[in-house]
Amino acid sequence: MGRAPCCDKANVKKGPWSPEEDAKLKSYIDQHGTGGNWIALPQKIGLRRCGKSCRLRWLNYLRPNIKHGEFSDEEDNIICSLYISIGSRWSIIAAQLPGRTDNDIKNYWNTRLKKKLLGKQRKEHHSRRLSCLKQQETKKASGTFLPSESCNENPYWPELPMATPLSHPTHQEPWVNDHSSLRKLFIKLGGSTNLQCPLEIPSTQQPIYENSINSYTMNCLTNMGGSQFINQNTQFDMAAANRSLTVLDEIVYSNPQRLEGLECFYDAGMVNDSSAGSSSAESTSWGDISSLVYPPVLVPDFEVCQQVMLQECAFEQPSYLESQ
DNA sequence: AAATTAAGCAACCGCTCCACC
DNA sequence: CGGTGGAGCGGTTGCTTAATT
Repeated sequence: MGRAPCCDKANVKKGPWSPEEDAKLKSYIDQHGTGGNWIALPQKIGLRRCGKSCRLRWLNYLRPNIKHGEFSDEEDNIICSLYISIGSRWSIIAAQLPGRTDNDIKNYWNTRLKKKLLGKQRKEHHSRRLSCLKQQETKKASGTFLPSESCNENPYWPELPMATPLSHPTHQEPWVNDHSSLRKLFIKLGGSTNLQCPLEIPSTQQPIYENSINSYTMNCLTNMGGSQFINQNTQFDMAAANRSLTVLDEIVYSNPQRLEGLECFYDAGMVNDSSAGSSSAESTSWGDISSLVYPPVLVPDFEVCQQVMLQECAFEQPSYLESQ
């Protein structure tokens, strides 16, 4: 026996909402609120809709201050950075973009942003490979070609561009407005609630701040124990890891200047960096977790990420590395 | 002009989480 | 502590519209 359905499936209307239905729902919620019970709401209004459907319609369309239309470059960047940091946690990503809904962002990512980035990466990789092959042919013709010089066949592991400087946004910018979601997310991902991360970063110590962000990010990744790549059967989820690396790679090539921070990242040490930011005693607070999802400086070098993931992998599944 | 294909988006489905009893 | 049910989330579907043949 399965679970009882949330509504009478035979008697509820499906499909697009009519303007009348929208008006009914909106005017009721405007006057009375949701009452904390979406299931009961359609009956109260006299709508032949499932409560879940009402909730979705309200959240994605009728709610005030919903922004429709084109995404800005800044929004693109935020989405990309957050996707790399936390994956497809659309609700958390949406929390960083006022007026955008998780559904909207999800659709935008799946239908446009992903293609945009992939297209750019493929194009660049293709031209790099062409020029590499040309050089190879020239060397072969002149008899100076060495087999070790052959072009990289793997589209997902190309050489990295040089890091270039990029200005940071200020620490005051409201990237994060849902700390509890993030906290939940960390716990969900297997992270400890006692993260050993620098959280309080004095505004007078900007250089330390830059270091802190990167070491903090890596600390958090480490605290997660790489658990996001371990599936329910405690097997390493190569597909998940590959996906993250591929996307990271896409971002790196679509926006090379974002590699900025790499040097200070190395300086700060990859993990367990005690010199960056504040002491671990301060780190139990979740008051300022902004650096975790701070978009522009968050995108680390993909080789470093690869390294970290492999380390995590070796820690979680020592046999995995041996088998490679 | 009609048929076909692709893209975009709204909505649904099924699952997990979590508060409450 | 376990069961229950509503809320919320992410993946997927399918309809509509635009572009192409």
